Amino acid sequence: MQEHEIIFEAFLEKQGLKYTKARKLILEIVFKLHEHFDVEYLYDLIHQVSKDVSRATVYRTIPLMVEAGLIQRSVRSESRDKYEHIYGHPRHSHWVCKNCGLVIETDIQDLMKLVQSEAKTQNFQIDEVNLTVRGICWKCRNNANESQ
Amino acid sequence: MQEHEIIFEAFLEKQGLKYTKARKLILEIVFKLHEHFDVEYLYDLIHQVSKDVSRATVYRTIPLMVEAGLIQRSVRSESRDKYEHIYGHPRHSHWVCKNCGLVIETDIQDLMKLVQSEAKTQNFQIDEVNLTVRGICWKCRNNANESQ
DNA sequence: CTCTTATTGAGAATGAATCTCATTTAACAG
DNA sequence: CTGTTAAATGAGATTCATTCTCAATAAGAG
Repeated sequence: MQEHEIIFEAFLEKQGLKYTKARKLILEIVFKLHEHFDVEYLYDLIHQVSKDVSRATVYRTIPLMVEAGLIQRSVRSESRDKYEHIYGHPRHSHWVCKNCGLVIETDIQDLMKLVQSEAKTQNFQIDEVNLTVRGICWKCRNNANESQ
Repeated sequence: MQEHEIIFEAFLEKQGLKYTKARKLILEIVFKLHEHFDVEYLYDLIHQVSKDVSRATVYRTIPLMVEAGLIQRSVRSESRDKYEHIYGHPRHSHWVCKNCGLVIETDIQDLMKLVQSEAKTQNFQIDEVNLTVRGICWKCRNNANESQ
């Protein structure tokens, strides 16, 4: 059994909840993904494998995975919430292009030092750090220049 | 005329748009606020002053103020988008306590240096920077300890 | 004033996310 | 294996922030 499964099952047990077939399948598909995903995209993938999992169950399972520390709500693109793995993934920033929707990720080791020192001053217990920069990516900037 | 008005009017003119009564009032109320606000809250305030501005116009004016560099979309609380001034306000981070909902803001001059250098490397044009840290504030940590 | 174009209010439409409820399933004791 | 209890589920209704439509109005140029 993979590590994320162990964590999820332990989490569910602790909450008096059950590790059902639907939850198992959702978790599995989520951890096969390596990009950010929204619920609709996830639901489509799940549906390709099994018609027996409803959209409602997918929506219901996501907050459980969040609470278990496996994924987090990430950038919000268009109008949909997006999610991403946090278990086993180093913290990173998101650079979102307003024009083409591209999301670039970069390491935030340096930033984390600043944040941790501030947290110490404030006596704040950090659970999540989210750095998002919005703007225009180099591709779209080039295209804009060319078309002038 | 206040500086934010000059900026907004210039922005509108440049776009071939008009600085109407409704837009003037919305801008005025927004710049009287010193907290984060969502559209519903803003609309309520505006409605107290004038019944002649519709919700639709408030929704339509917000992206204009964002484009003009006057406000930005900030943290998202519950299901609503929140906004905050950026013109005349130094960039800052948000420290959100998951327990009591407290939002602390801190300066991010040091962070901005990192972000700007990364942007240069990437040739990315920055429009918005948002650093949000979620966790437990010192007060709630103390309370938790006491009650054990 | 006249013309053109942007703006507006009201309410309909959209669409992501949540909720309801009747049915099914898991877990476990006997 | 059987019965019991509580959790889980699917389908579709509902909610609610946001966007859109469209007919009426207002701004601004000439």
